[in-house]
Amino acid sequence: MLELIQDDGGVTVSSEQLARRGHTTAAQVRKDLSHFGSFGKRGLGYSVDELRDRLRIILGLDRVWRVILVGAGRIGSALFEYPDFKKRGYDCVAVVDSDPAKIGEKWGERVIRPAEELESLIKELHAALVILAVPASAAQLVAERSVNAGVRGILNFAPVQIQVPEDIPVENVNLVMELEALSFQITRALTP
Amino acid sequence: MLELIQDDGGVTVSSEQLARRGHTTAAQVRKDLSHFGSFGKRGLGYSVDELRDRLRIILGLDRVWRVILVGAGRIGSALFEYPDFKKRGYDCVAVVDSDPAKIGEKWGERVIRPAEELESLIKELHAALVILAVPASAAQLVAERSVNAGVRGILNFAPVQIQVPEDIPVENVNLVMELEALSFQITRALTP
DNA sequence: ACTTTCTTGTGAATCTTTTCACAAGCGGCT
DNA sequence: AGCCGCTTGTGAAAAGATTCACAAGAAAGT
Ligand SMILES: NC(=O)c1ccc[n+]([C@@H]2O[C@H](COP(=O)([O-])OP(=O)(O)OC[C@H]3O[C@@H](n4cnc5c(N)ncnc54)[C@H](O)[C@@H]3O)[C@@H](O)[C@H]2O)c1
Ligand SMILES: NC(=O)c1ccc[n+]([C@@H]2O[C@H](COP(=O)([O-])OP(=O)(O)OC[C@H]3O[C@@H](n4cnc5c(N)ncnc54)[C@H](O)[C@@H]3O)[C@@H](O)[C@H]2O)c1
Repeated sequence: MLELIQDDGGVTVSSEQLARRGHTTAAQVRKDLSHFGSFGKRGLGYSVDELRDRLRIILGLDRVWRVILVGAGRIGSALFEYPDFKKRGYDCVAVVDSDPAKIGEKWGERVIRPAEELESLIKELHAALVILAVPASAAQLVAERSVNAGVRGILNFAPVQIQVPEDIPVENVNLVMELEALSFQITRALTP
Repeated sequence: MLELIQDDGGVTVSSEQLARRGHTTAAQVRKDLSHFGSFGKRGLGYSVDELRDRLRIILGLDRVWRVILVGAGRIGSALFEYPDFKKRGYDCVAVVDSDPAKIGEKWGERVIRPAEELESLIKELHAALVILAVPASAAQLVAERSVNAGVRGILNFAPVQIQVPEDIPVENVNLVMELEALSFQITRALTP
C-alpha cells in the first residue's frame, strides 16, 4: 500500500488514510505500528518513505530470500512465472519434481531437478524457504525432508495440514477453503 | 478432515482427535461447534458422517456454486484445470478475458469469452461467485462490474484491496504476502 | 443394577484484541 | 509569539476469543 502511495506521489499518510485503504480503523493502524516503535509525526502523519523502509526491516524484507519450488505442475508453473516474487525479494533458486518426464526440462534459466536432490539443493543453495506445490499425498514427506535439510519456513499449497516442528512457520494456501468461506458468508446472510 | 477420516474408515471422532489433526485444542473444537448446535454424543464423540453432513449444510456446500473465472492467464489456467474445485461443488461455468488473442480459445468444454460479456454471462448463467485472476490495475473495475451484475462473492488474486459494498464478501489470496509472513516470523525469531 | 471410563456441552475465568478518548506535539498562519 | 487545526501514541475501557473445569450423559464390563 505504501508503495502504491509512493507511486501516486504521496509523501505523508495518516493512519486514517491507511485504514480506509486497508479496510480497518485508524486506531488499529496506530496500535499495530506502536508495537514496533513510533514512526509518525503528530499533526502530520507518517512519512511514506520512512514507514515503508521501517516496515521492510521489521518484516525481514531487506534481504533476498532463496526459495525452492517443489512440484513443477500447474500451480508450480504459474508461480514460477509470477514476476512479483522476484520483484519482492523472493528468488526461486531451484525447481524440483519427481516426474522423470519433467526432470531436465528447461524453465527460463532453471532446469527441473530430480526430487532426490531436494536436500542437497537446500543445503548447497542455502534456501530458506520451500514452496510445496505437490499432491497432498506427498506434502508431509516433502515437508519433513525439507525441514531436516535446514529449511526455515514453508508455503504449502497442498490441502493438508502438515506437521512440522513448531519453530518452523508454515503458511497454508487452500483455495477450496477460500471459496467455502465465501459460500458460508453468503449462506449465513440468507439464513440469519 | 472429516472426509479423510471417512476414507480411513473412521466412524466416530473425538474433539481431541480433531484438535490434534487441525493444530488446535479440544476445547476450541467443541466451543466452535457449539455455536451451530450440538452434534456429538457424550462418551463417544462425533459421528463422522453426521458431522460432515451438518457442516456441509452450515457452510452452504449442499448445492453447486456457479463460478466465473475472469482472466485466462497463468494463474487462471492453473485454477481452471484444478480438479478439486469441481469435486467440491464449484462449477466454472465461464472463462472471460480481454485479450483478443485469447478470446475464442478452447479450454476443455469452455470457450474463452470476451470481457465485455461479463455482465451478461453472470446474469444468464446465474453465477454467484467470480474469481479475479486479472492484473491488479483491472481488479477494481472488474469487481464493480461483477457486483453490479449480481455476483454474491469474490475470490481476488490481484494484490490490491478491492472496495465493494460490505454485504459482498471478498476473500483475498496474496501470495507475496504469504511469503512475507514467513519472512517476518523467521526474522522475528532471530531478533526477539 | 452398578461401577468405570470416556467425552460432550457449557458457564465462568482468563487472556487477547479492539476501540475509545485525550494529552502531547507538530506545522502553518496571523 | 501565540493560536488553531490536525494527528500521533497510548493508557483505560470494552468487546471478543480461548481455556478451564466439571456436571451430565453414554456405553461397556461386571
Ligand atoms: N492447480 C491449482 O490451481 C491448485 C490450486 C490450489 C492448490 N493446489 C494444490 O497444489 C498441489 C499441486 O497441484 P497441481 O494442480 O499443480 O498438480 P500437478 O499434478 O499439476 O502438479 C504436481 C507436481 O508435483 C510433482 N510431484 C509429485 N510428487 C512429488 C514429490 N514427492 N516431489 C517432487 N515433486 C512431486 C508431480 O510430478 C507434478 O509435476 C496439489 O496439492 C493441489 O491440491 C493446486
Ligand atoms: N501467476 C501467479 O502465480 C500469481 C500468483 C498470485 C497472484 N497473481 C495475481 O493474479 C493476477 C493474474 O496473474 P497472472 O500471472 O495470471 O497474469 P497474466 O498476465 O498471465 O494473466 C492475466 C490475464 O488477465 C487478462 N485481463 C487483463 N485485463 C482484463 C480485464 N479487464 N478483463 C478480463 N481479463 C483481463 C489478460 O489478458 C491476461 O490473460 C495478477 O493480479 C497477479 O498479481 C498471480
